[in-house]
Amino acid sequence: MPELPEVETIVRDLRPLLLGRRIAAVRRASEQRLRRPWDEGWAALLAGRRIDEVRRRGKWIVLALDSGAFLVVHLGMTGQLTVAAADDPVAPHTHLVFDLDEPGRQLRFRDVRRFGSASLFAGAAELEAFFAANGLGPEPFALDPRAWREALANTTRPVKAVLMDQTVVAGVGNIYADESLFVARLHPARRGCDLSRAEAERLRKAVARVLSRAIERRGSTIRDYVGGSGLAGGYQEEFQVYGRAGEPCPRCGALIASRRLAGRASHFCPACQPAPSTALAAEN
DNA sequence: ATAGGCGCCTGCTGGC
DNA sequence: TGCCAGCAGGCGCCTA
Repeated sequence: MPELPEVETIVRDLRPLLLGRRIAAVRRASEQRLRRPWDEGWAALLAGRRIDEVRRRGKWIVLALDSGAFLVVHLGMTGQLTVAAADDPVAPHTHLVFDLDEPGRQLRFRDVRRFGSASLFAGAAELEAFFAANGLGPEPFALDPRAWREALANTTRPVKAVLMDQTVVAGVGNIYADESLFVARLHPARRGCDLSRAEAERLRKAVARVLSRAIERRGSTIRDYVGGSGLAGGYQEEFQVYGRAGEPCPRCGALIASRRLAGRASHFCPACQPAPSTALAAEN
């Protein structure tokens, strides 16, 4: 579900609620398997530990503990990580409950579809090794223009697939890929290697702009996304193409199209974002 | 080696 | 009204 702006919002919401707090106890609230299995031994390693840092890397949420270990959460499609009052009813599909030392407060991990995970890493080296093994790429705001251009130049994949490839740039998913391609006026099916230098740069800037604005609006709430304190996002009100098939393009009035590409629905303006063959003609 | 497709899950929507 | 296919903010594994 959540992409970078949603994860960033959750981290910003959770930070003041969790920093300096201790985890009193951890318990599983379901026996169901997550994408990465929860190790029963981790509860003992977490009990009594203080949360010293709450941060994000790509779509991963990282809690640094005073033991030097890291609790790392991925929300998959439907994950939620929220602080709640202990007497709030525990919603169905809640998998982990972390009691905080602040009386009556809990951190809860809920995930309907269970594509998400929560894992403990013993130290910084283990955490970095895990990210490296996943090939986690640079943050979009720190994306080197030349590295980005080369990543595109070296592949025949559709530019949309490159944008969503977490090893090239971390944090972009389906919504923000579509919105960024619209801002950059690039058709999602354009081959990476067919993009000009100017187009690659336009896209790099568009991604940063779209993500920044989405963070300002606390991300996008389509279905079940909520921030760390349960508040919804507002960027869905600013979608230009995502989920707007058949509606007029906000730039030129042509009807927004929707097509399956690299296994995902892609939304774009057929006029502002010329298809690969016509894009070639337009370049000449 | 690369790129596309499928499976993992549950729940909701829209069309019949 | 009811049912069922299709689809959903992600990602890892398999195969061609």
